[in-house]
Order: sequence, then structure tokens, then C-alpha cells
Amino acid sequence: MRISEVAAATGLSVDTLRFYEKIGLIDSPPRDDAGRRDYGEEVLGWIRFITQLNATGMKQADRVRYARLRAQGDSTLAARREMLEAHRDVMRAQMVTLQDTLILMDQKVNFYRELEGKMDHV
Amino acid sequence: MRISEVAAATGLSVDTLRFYEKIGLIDSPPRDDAGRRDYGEEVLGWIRFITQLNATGMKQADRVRYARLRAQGDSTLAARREMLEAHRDVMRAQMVTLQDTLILMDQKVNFYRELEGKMDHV
DNA sequence: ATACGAGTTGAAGTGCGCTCCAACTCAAGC
DNA sequence: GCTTGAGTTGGAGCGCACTTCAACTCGTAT
Repeated sequence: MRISEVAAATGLSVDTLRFYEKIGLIDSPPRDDAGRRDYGEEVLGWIRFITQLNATGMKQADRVRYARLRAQGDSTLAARREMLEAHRDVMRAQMVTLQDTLILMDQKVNFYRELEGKMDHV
Repeated sequence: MRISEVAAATGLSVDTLRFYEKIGLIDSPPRDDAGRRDYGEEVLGWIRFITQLNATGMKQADRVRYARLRAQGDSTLAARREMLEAHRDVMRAQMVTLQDTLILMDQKVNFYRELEGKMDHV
């Protein structure tokens, strides 16, 4: 797969893919005869995963740290599991914040609707 | 209330409070005889609210827009309600992402635990 | 009276996460 | 053989959301 295909398949830009490679978030893929990156299919799953970590608020530095551990193989399994568990806790806290704020939003929206109704027939 | 008290009560820094005032997120409070900001209690609720919007991913520009609408009074009720409804949708999408990723995390953590168990008695 | 802590301002600086640019090479189609 | 489009590099630039700085004024405690 060429870089533009990976970009199309993942929604990341070509620039972002090269940037991720530079910071160690994606392995350097082999090159074709013309020196162009030639990605294997397996990169797609990995990118999907780091995109999810991103979307759920894991910081760049931690994603890089995770990627580095992963590159080191099985000896880092426990460390990676601990990172995932820590991130899971952060996510659970985020869920609570979201739920609380959703309730507040509902209250506010209802309150605003009531006020709007009252304004109408004044 | 003085600025340091508001900072202590809200968890924002003194600098952030002044910054929020500069960009129009917090109303300029009256000053005491020495020219120092003298906040009313009502600012605490407002800061708590914008902090929640912040924590749930609303952008600065949108929070400023909301604050400006609020400052204009009742005529902007509908516009504000629409902003809150839009943000509510964003938050619901975030919840879905979080839930999906939580499930994935659980799977990965369990999988890692299994592998770790196997490694142990090799 | 003096020292100290808390406050003031405008402007510059920071860190994150990309995003764009210049200058280049290469491969494929007409 | 020339154009076009996709790729390459290193480095600069950007937008967001603060954060820090320098230089200053006040009010309170000793």
C-alpha cells in the first residue's frame, strides 16, 4: 500500500502519517524501488487503534511510549497492559464527566425551552 | 471576592482568569478602590459551567460565542439553546467512542493477561 | 518607614499536534 | 521526450489554550 492509500483508508493525512512515523508512532515501512513507502495491511489496524486512543484523550507522548513498548515485543506485555488499564480509568472518569454534563445540558435546554415558550405569548 | 479567591474556589489559575476575561469568556468584574478585581459570587457558577463545557470538548471560540450571547440577554435564548443542543450531540458521540474503546481496552487487557499467564509457566 | 505579598498591565513565550512549504526525484501516460 | 501527479526530505509555520515575564502599584503587618 502506498502512503496515499493508507491516508484514504484511515482518514489521516499523508503529512500526518509521515509525522507519526517521525515521532515513532508508526514503524518505518519498507520502501519500493523508487524509495516510496510500501505499507503492509497490518498498519491499518494499528492506526485504527492509535486513532481510538487519540480520540479518547491519550496524549501523544503516551501513545509514543506505548508504540515503543509494542515494538520491543512480548517482554513489555505487562507494561502495556498497565498503560491500557490506566487509560481505561481516565476514560471512565471522562464518561462520568460527560454523563454529568449531559444531564446539565438537558436541564438547561428544557429550561430555555420553557422560557422561550413564556416569551412567545407575552 | 478577589482574584486569588476565585482561583482557589474554581481551580483555575489567576492568569487563566485574567486571560478568560480578556477573551470575553468572563465579564469584567468591578474594581475596588485600589483597582483590583472584585468578583461577585455568581461568577463561580458561570466558571463551573464553562469548565464543564471545556472538559467535554467545547472549543474556546464556541465558549466565547456562548458567553457573548449570554451577555446579550433573553433575545439570544434560542441561539444559546441551539448551541447547547449541538454540543449535546457532540457529547453523545464522544460517549459512543468512549464506550467502544472501553470494550476494546477490556478485551486487550484480558488478552494481555492471558498471554502473561502463558509466559509465566513456560 | 519598610518590607512583603497580592494585585495590575501588555507583550512575549510555551507545548502540543499537526500542517505546509520548497526543492527535489520518479513513473506512467500521451 | 514531456507533462503530470505522486512521492521524498528537512525545516518552518500555525492554531489553540494558556503561561510567563517585566515592570509596576497597593495594602497590611512589623
